[in-house]
Amino acid sequence: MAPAPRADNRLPLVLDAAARLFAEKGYGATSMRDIAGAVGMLPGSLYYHFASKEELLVAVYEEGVRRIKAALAPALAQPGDPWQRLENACAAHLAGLLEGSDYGQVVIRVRPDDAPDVAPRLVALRDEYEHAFSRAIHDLPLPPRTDRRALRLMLLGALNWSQTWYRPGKDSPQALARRFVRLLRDPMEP
Amino acid sequence: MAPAPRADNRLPLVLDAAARLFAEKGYGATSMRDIAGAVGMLPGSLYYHFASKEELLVAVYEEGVRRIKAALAPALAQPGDPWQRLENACAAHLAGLLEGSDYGQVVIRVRPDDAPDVAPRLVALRDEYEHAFSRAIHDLPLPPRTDRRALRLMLLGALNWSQTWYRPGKDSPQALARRFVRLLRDPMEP
DNA sequence: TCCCAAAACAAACAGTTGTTTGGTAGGATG
DNA sequence: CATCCTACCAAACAACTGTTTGTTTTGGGA
Repeated sequence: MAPAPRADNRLPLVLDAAARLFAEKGYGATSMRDIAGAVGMLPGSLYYHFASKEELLVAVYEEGVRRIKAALAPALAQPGDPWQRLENACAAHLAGLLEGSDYGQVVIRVRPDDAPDVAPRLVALRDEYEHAFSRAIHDLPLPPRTDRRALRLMLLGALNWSQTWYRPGKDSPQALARRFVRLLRDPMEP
Repeated sequence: MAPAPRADNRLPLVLDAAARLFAEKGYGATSMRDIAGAVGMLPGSLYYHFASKEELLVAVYEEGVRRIKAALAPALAQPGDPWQRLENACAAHLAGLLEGSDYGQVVIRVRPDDAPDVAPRLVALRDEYEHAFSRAIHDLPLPPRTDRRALRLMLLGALNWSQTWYRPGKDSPQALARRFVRLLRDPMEP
């Protein structure tokens, strides 16, 4: 049977702090002392909860994927216009990526090979998430022989890269998603 | 007058090694000892050429931007169909980003805030480069009120993010550029 | 050939890194 | 109330980091 956790368990706080710091400064620039200090613990104490820094990253990654998928689910479930569904999915993705919880930002910001020992698991988590997007694109009414894979890679790349240039307050994720999907959908000939 | 450099100057070798390592492992994961070792020098000797690790990164960045711009120039200069010109520009960008010299990869891979003291200069170098792309997009014959800024951000994001998933041999930069531009240009209604 | 500056060596510095080890306070459980 | 194991503390470890300092080698112009 599973061992009962105690009420004063600060593990969630540790995860939150790690997510915040990883999202802000990146994986490499964040030390175990930074994380421990942020929750008032000593560095060594973290190793009661996680076997290594890389395992801690995996835990944050897992929670991150879980949250983005949860934020995406309602958008993907709604019936009606497939283009509208895609736009909402993009908006949800952007929201979690740009202004949402730190967990989501970590999944996009931190490269799997920053933690070589666990890189395959991180890649798998990313893929698991991107797969959800595939469905939204599969449902689009498109001309025959349209390269749906390229479409997914292009759209997802554009969304993810927005973390580089996005500044809060100037654009909302909603408006951004709208603009991007429009550029794809509307005919470009004048 | 400028002091004459000597023939046995290994500075270019240092830059090449730094570019290679930064592109492969990232800035943070590459130590000065790694770079020095790659050219058979001692760590301290690097400080004859560069005041700091961050300044070394700036030098690589500068060379990277110089090369990408050079690769882009012929594509932008050629007359004829603006869409074709854009496609060629994308192909040139992708080539330098995915299979070209390590310098170009560094510009995309290494985040400016990895080196806080010189971050503004790195951002300026990036902007300087992206500006070249703006012209190619400005020349496109588009419907009125098309959001050209969003188009640039979307396309450039899609291209840059390709560094994440691209595997040599499966797609060529040329083919990729063609596919991306087509997705934008061709009407999506079936 | 002489000489100087360019270019690199040799060795250390102080600080930080992830991690380990042994001990211990205190909620939960009987 | 006695016990047990969770959850942490305290302190250190060895390795590695970017950087500095003083010294030596070496190529090229006079």
